[in-house]
Formats: sequence, C-alpha cells, structure tokens
Amino acid sequence: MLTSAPPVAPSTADEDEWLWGWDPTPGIVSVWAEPDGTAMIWRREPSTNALLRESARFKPWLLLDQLEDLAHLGQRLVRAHATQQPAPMQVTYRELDGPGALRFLVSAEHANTLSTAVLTGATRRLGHRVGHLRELGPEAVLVLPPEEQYLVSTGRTYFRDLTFDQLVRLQFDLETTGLDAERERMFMVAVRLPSGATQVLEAANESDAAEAQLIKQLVDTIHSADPDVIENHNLHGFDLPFLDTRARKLGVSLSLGRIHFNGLKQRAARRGAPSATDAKRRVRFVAPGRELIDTLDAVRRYDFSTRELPGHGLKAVARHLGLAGPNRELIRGDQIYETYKRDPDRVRRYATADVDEVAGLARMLGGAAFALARMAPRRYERLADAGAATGVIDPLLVRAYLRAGMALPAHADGDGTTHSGAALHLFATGVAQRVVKADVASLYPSLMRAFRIGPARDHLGALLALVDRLVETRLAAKANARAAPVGSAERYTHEAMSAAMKLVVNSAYGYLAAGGGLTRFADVHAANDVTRRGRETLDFMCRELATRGVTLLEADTDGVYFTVPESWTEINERRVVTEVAALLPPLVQLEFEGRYAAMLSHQPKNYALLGYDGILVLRGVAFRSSRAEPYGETFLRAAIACALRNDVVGVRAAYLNTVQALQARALPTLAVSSRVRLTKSPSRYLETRHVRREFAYEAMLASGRTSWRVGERVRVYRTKHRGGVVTEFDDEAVVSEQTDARDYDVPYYIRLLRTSFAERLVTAFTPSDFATVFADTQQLPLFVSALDDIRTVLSSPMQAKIASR
DNA sequence: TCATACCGGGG
DNA sequence: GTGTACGGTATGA
Repeated sequence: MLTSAPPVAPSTADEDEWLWGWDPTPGIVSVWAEPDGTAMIWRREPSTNALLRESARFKPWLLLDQLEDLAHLGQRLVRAHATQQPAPMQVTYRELDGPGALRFLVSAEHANTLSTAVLTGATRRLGHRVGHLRELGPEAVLVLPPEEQYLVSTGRTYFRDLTFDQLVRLQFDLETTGLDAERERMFMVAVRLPSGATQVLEAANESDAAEAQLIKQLVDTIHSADPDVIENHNLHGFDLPFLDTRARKLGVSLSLGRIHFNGLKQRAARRGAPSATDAKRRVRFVAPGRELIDTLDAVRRYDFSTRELPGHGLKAVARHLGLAGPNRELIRGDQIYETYKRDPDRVRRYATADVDEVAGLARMLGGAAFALARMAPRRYERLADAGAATGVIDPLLVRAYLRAGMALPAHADGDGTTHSGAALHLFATGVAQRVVKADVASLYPSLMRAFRIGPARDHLGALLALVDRLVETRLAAKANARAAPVGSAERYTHEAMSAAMKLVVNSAYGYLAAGGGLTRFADVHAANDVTRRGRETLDFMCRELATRGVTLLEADTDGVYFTVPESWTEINERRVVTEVAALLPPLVQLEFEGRYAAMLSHQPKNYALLGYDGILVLRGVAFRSSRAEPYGETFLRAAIACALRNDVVGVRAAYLNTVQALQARALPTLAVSSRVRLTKSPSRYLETRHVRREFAYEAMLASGRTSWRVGERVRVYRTKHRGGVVTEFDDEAVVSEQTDARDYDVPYYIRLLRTSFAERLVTAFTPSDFATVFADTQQLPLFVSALDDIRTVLSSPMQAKIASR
C-alpha cells in the first residue's frame, strides 16, 4: 500500500518516484481492475516480447475530508497498521499529514464496502438519501477509477523498459454506406495486422446476416491477432460507436477485449460519442485488456504546439506529414458506397491506404502519449486523450502526495481575482529590412522555476519539483535523441519523451491558471505572478534591445521582432541577443530564434516575413483566410514579396497583371471562387428566401443545383447578375476546363482586389504613394516614372500601441 | 453590426 | 464521471 516518506525536504529519490512511480515491473501493456480488488495485468516481457497475463489483488481506496460518515461502522472501522491483515468487511483508515482537506485515506477489501459505508453515513448526516459518492462533491471525497487506484497504490506504470515498436498494434477502419449507424450499415472493414499485412473484410450482400457476419469476422480477426493496442483515426468518434450500434441492432456479441464481456464497456469522456442512454453525456468505449487509441487525439495534441496542420482529417494530415503514397486512392465520403458497387477494388485500395496511414500516423505522433504512460498512473488510452493539466499533472500530484503521506487539498474556487494575461506590443507598422526574432523558450515554466512560483496550497512543493524534473528529463531526452542514430527506435523514443515532457511542462502554467476550481492546486495569484513577470521580462527585453540600437517592431508574450541598422551583420545581431540574454535570470533563456531579410508588419499578430532563402511566410488572419479567393491570395503573395524587396514596380506589376488577367478572363473561375459551407437545407433556405436572399444559395440555384447536403462545402463566385458554383472535391478543388464558362463579374473582382487584397499593403507606403501604386489602370503611363521615387516605409505613429490580452 | 455558440472528425 | 485550446465560422439579438 502507500508507504510513508518524510513529508519535508523531499529528496531527489522522492522526486523520481513522483515522476516515474516506484515499482519496477516491466512491460505492462494493459491494466484492468475491478471494485472487488482484483486487477488483471497484461505484460510483454521486454526481452522476448512474450505476453504474460497476471492477476493481482489491491485494496480499493478513497480520500475523505472527515471520518464522521464512517462512525456508524463502530468496530468495523479500524486504524490501519502495516502488519495487520484486515477482515473482509472492515474499513481501515489512516490520517495523512499536512493541512490538506482530503486527509483520511480509507480502504477496504471491496470498493462497494467503502462506498456503501460512506453513503450510509452521509445519508444519515445530511438527512437525505445520498446515492453516489460524487454527490458529496470533490471537496469532500476523491475517488479514482479502479485501474488508477491500482496504479497509484502500487507505483506501477505502463511500458517500463518497452519501446513503442514492441507494442502489438492493430488498425481497423470501417467503410459504411453512410454516417448514421441507425440507418446505414457497414459493408467493409480494412484491417492492418500487427505484422503490417493488410486485409479487407467485406459483407457478402446487403442483408442483416451478411453485416452480422462481417462484424463476427472483425471480432475473430482481432482475437486471433491479439493486439495490445487498436488504433484508428476518429476511432472513438466514429468506428466504435458505429460498430457498437450495429452489433446491438443485429444482436451480435461485440467482444473486442481480452476479457470477455457482452459488448464494450464505456467511460465518460469529453470528446466521445453521445451516450445511447443519455444524449447529454459523452462516452468512449473500453475493451478491457486492450488500449483503444484514436489518432485524432494525437493529431490535435501535435497541432496544439506546432499549429501547422491544414486540418485534422486523416488524408490531409497523412499528406502533410509525408505518410501518403503518391498514388493514394481518394474517394469523396458520400461516394464510397456508390463507388464500391461499381469498382470495389478502388474502395479496397482506399480503405487499405487508410489503415496504413493510421499506422504511420500513430507511430509518428503517438510516442508522446506512450511516454506519458510511463510516468502517470493512468491507462495509456486515458493519457492519449487527456488534457495535460488535469489529465497528467493532477494524477502525478495525487500520487506524489499519497506517496509522501500528505493530505491533498480539495478543489477550491478562486477568491474572485481576475486573471491577467500576456503583453502584446505593436511598435511599428510597414516594411522593415534585416529583421531578427528573439524569444524565450518555455517562458512561463521558466519563470515558475526561476522565481519558485507554485500553488500556495502545494505544501509539498510537488508541482515545482515535477516541473524541474520534467525540464531536466527533457533536456536529457533531447541530448539522447541527438546521440542516437537517425530513424532508430532509440532516437524515436527519446524524441517522444522530449515531446511529452514539453507538453506537460508547458501546461504547468495552465494548471495554475485554470479558473472555476477546475484543478486541485489552481492559484490565480500565482498565475498572475507568472504573467506579471512575463510582461516585465518582455518589456525589459524590449528596453534593453532598444538601447542597443535596434528598432522594435512587435513583441508578443515571449518573443520580439526587431530590425537592425544597415551596417550590422549576423554577428552583431547575435551579440545583442546574447547581451540581453545575460541580463535575465539563469533559467530564463532568451534565444536567437531567426533572422529574416524583411518583414511587413500589418497589425498585431498579422505580418509577413521574407527569409534570406527567399521564402515568404504569412501569419495572421489578415493574410490567411479559408474564404479568400485564390486570385487575391496569389496577388497578395506576389505583391508582398516585391514590397519586401522594395521592388515597387513589381508591386504595381502584380496589381496590373491581376487586373488584366481578370479583364481578359484569363483566370479560371476557380481562382475567383470563395469557399463556403452550406448550412441550410434546400427546403430551409426556400422558406426564408423571400425574406432574405443569401448569395451562396442563390449561386447554387443559379447553377441548377437544387439539392445539396447540409454542411456541404462548395466554391461560389459572382456573375454579372447572379452567381455560380464550382464544386469541390475534398480539399482540392477540381474543375474541368471545358465546362468553365468564366462568366464571372470582372468589375466586381477588380474592386475586390483593390478594396480587400491591396488594402493589406496599406502600411507599406505613405497614403499618397499607396494611391499611386494602386491607381486606376488607365492612368498607367503617367505613373511609370513616379514609381521610381516610391519607397516602402516603416512607421511608428502610435506611441507604441500597447494592448493587453 | 457585434456578441455568443459551436465546431473541428468520420462514411 | 469529463476537463477547461483556439481560431474560424454560423447564428442570433
């Protein structure tokens, strides 16, 4: 059980245990525990990869804020003694040290003994029936799922001494006649076996019996492959709920786990499918003995820090990450079944590509959750979809406190103090040459460490200790990754560890700042202390840089863009960053992040950067919008690239060329079309059409499209009097040149070019020069020479406009 | 027009 | 018995 360690001055060894647990049992790949105190553990022997199944006993436990509710047990309530074997119906307790509210650690042989005893006492005390422990509130009781009780009390974690590639993983992907499991059915399942071989299971016909047979085949395939992990993209949002519904309707037993249950188990989850019994609740399915991993979760977590993915769909992500083959079969979702009837091989290739890409994706992005599962006392599949703050840090803290024999604070509401945010300064707008970006890596956790800012109620100092250890572990993992051969499992493991550490470290501040009593140790004062020091640090950096002769452009939270004098070389640029870095506290590391040939500073968080390699990067909503017409974006990129090189003639040429291309109708209709989503059904639109006409629907009707799906994305464009539609295939618009009428409204699109797109260069010139550069096309001859004198400008008219978030 | 509610994904 | 993203878009006052 939970052995006691000295509650003060934790040693390095204690902190290791807080981070990693303490039981060395290797190779755990799944855990299933029951309220009766039995736990089933599946392990892979790291040296042989053989699967072992072990059963164990544990004592279910929970934490209470008082013992009053258990007084009615009389003799059955006993103080815990390490040596004494408790009797079956006994409840043992131990009072923990420290000031925390949740201070009584209570346990029994069966969880039901515990909960019944507490509920009986609470019912008597409160004078009304208390039917469930959660009714007592988190300030009065802490009870974890059985697996987590087991992992916390034993100090075990998943995957010790195992690499990701030692996991036995299977991927499957359903192909169905539609999205609604109530009305549609499955007709195909692509399976990728742990060996990497793929197979396609198919229903023989459209009958119930054939679909039932397909489900049985899938279940058999999974059982004979016996994977530790089952993966798919949106597994919990689509495949499992669909499968569950179909199996119920068809009366087929859906037993996907290693313990036979009739059907899948469920757990509450924020991101899951609506529960069949209560539509307000969301659930995820559980198959005991296996871990059900949704690559969509890994994608979200990845994109959360990188923000580079075009979308989170499997095809888009696989393409972006280089996992998609060159001849990847693509079929629009609503055409899959139709295609299957005509050309089944095409759908087989499509579905097989899906499972292959999922396997690649899971390996590429799943390592972070794998690494977390080696630390935190939760199931792998829980850590794969958990938020870092409550999902990872809180379980680590709970385990640390119990290990130290310390009482845990209960969740507490804030005192009404509002949370203050980061600093954002726009110092100058327009075009700057020789731009440098300097930033502080992981500013907030660094400030927490440097100034020892932790939650006031964390008397054990566990959060700061964890952040310290996580940062150290991350640095070691990064070094190990660099030392390992490229592409090796070892390198991959270290990189995944580093990514996982970064995730948790960066959420430590979020944990502190979480409002509404969401996290156990939330502390708005500490969080404000962090952001205040963050603002001070940013302001200090800006001042110190400015006194060293640079011109500040924009500063946001933890980084600053500035431009340097013409005479400076990269050596000077780096020196000024190093000098300022030396003035900051040791753990707050200002880094030279990059240098650019030029920058167009438009609005806060909206700018363009031209690299010395000639690559132009646009940031911010002003420059990137999914609705923007492609011709405008093309123009904007060309014009900005010229402006950043001070090629004013080029800017003018880009403008004129676009105008002329429009006038000559040289641009395909696709180039002037805008992406919209149809959210009203045809009948719903027709109801309101006489009151208010909406362009997108009018364009559909004008193109003879009288039926569409709600949610369908189309590209629409304007003609002289009405509108037209270019249909879209997935994310890539496909239009046939022969059918392209190019009947778009030329004056409208010329106007749009000027008022919407050219406008985004307004800060690059003085007002009169701007008017000249984008003057009416007829006046061209007048202005050719006038352009020679025009230079881009950088201005700071507003006295360093300061905004606060 | 501005605030707020909702979505992201899957066939 | 969950977990508080965030930026874009849809909808309603």
